[in-house]
Amino acid sequence: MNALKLDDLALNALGDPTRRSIFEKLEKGPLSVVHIADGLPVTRSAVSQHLKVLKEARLITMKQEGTRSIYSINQEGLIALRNYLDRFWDEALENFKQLAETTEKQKTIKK
Amino acid sequence: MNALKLDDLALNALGDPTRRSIFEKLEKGPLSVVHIADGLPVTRSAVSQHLKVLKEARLITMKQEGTRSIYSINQEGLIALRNYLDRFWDEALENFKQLAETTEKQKTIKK
DNA sequence: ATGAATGGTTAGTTTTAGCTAACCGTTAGC
DNA sequence: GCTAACGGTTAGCTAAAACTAACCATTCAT
Repeated sequence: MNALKLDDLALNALGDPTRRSIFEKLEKGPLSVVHIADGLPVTRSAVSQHLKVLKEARLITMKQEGTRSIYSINQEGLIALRNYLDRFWDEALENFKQLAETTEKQKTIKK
Repeated sequence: MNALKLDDLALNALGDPTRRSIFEKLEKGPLSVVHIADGLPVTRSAVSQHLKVLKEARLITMKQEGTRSIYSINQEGLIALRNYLDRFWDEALENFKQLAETTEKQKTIKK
């Protein structure tokens, strides 16, 4: 049913600087919405919308505590991102090797 | 001199779906601009602009081969991204543990 | 020397997405 | 009951970013 892949959602979510700020605020531990919005240069409404995007990307979770909504970092989105990055690792290393060889070759050629 | 951090640039770069498509095309190996643009639903001009953003984020490198520009995946941006994600790993695991405990507790309570 | 291939840049348009303001529902405390 | 605190949603505006079209420079082949 979910047409979009999790890594797409996660990268899209962390592509926005305000959402990164929110996500990074949760680095130290769970927070309520008012605490998240505190200090940020946008309204609480904007924060709510960002939280929705982060939640759909499985980068955060929410648990209700009375009238408070407590948000925490979720490993599911993090795992998706890590797996995504790992796809490119071998290729990047190979390119690095080739670059090193080329540089070395040129160094030898240069009179 | 560089005011923006590398992980900010990288996350911003991969936040766009077209740039992700381009980046993923390089997964299998280096490509010239025309080969990258081939099959993509945008003009070569747009591709050029996206390549610039990816290059500035150190996610790709370029080497000139005559009239061709050959682009490859660069480990530098990947490392920056991996380090960024690692910051949140401990916190995410802790939240996961707490969630597991809470769920377990509620399971016991439920008559 | 001429033409074709490659690709970077810029101006200007269009689309997207982040934002505010206003509103509404729920819960907690008095 | 009433009120305050908390937070999710929607409509509409705005600013950012993606895109196209046009142009230019360079390299290679004939």
